[in-house]
Amino acid sequence: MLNFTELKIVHIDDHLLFAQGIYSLLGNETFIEKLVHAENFQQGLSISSKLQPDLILLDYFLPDSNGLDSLRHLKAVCQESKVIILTMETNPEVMKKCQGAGAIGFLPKSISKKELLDAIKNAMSNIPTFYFLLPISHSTQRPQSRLNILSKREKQIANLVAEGLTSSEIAKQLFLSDLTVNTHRRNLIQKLGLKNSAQLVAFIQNLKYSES
Amino acid sequence: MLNFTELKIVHIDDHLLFAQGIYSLLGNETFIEKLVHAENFQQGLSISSKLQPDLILLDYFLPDSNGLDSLRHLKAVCQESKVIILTMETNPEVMKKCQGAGAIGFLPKSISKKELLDAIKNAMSNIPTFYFLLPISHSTQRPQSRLNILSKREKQIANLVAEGLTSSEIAKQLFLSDLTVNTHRRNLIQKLGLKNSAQLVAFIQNLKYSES
DNA sequence: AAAAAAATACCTATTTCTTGGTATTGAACG
DNA sequence: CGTTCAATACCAAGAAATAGGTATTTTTTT
Repeated sequence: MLNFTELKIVHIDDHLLFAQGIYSLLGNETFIEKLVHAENFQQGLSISSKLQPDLILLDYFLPDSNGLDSLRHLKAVCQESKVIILTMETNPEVMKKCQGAGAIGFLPKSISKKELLDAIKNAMSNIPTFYFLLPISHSTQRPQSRLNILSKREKQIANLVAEGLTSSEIAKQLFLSDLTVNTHRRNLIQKLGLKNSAQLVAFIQNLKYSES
Repeated sequence: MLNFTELKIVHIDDHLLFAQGIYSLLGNETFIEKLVHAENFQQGLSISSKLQPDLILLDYFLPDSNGLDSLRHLKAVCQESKVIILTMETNPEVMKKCQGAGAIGFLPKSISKKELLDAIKNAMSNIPTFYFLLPISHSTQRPQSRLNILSKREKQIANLVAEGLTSSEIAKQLFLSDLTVNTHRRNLIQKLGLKNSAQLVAFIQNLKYSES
């Protein structure tokens, strides 16, 4: 009922070296049934439409199509497939547009294996994973760990939300106003690119396992 | 931040054989720092008050105290400790009283290792685990697996709730009335002994990992 | 065929969450 | 010594969830 089924994944990317990396990263994960690579959009589209994969990893910059169009075409042809965007350089605007166009994840190519696996697991539970990077001008910094965008207080509150406490219970426990807790909740959902508290709970619970 | 820390556990039970079983079951779990056994309530109380364990596994029938009083005394002395009740025979009334008195779990001694570990993990996330058994008169049946008390529809809806869909989104997706979905949600929370949807989400997410 | 369980749907009232804002304070950084 | 960020707190409106019911129709089980 609740297990990850064996996944069919299509990876569309013209960077063959990167594709090689993905393959060696994911190649011997047992939960993956099939991992197919396409080196341009046309090929990726036709493979995807035949295979109807569970997941598509899509490079945002392809020689024969731009990222947003690729995404829209793929979503049109494979409505059931989750799409995670991989990209070299990011800007928040592009990310938002991808979110709007139906991507369930948006990751820089500099992520670690664990981060990629997390994003895939999340995607399979319909939980979005959007990495919020610093604007390009500041991007000499290392890519931020997903949680470092959260402040201490926010982490604390996220955990209590994930235990099923209501805002006012959290407020009492931390000696805060309800309104403050509400603000933190709102910021949490917004920062993590989630939809509501239920997704926040799912996200936090997933983390518990992936971090250990 | 989010990992299971190394747990200190006290197990209070006069059945030495069962205690032995618990010990061999949990003894080499890496997330357990200390596992202490007490063979009566007095001993258990004094050990617990010194050790302030993360978790207390409490046999409901002890020679020197009744279950509910034991529970209350322990909660008074170790406010931070989670208490899971273990018992041979169960009735729903007793279970409810234990819930009211602050237990975070209530399990028959016939559970499997996996079920016990699940309950412990849940407890550490403040998620209750109450096994609803058939009334004693019917109890020749095997103890129900935790999920078998849920119908197909309920499982289906539980999964969608855990993905962060709202009731009306679920209704649309399954071609049901909102009201029906509401009823299922209510029954889910009630059947599983949970508090609200957030705990339902946490519970379902936890299951995903424990079942694989 | 009768009984039990599951799935469906409705009503009402209250609480909680969400979303749209704004604003003040103190700490940290350059 | 400003500027930015975190943390705090407030207002208001609307959506969603919760809790208390009841009730009808299928499906499953005995």
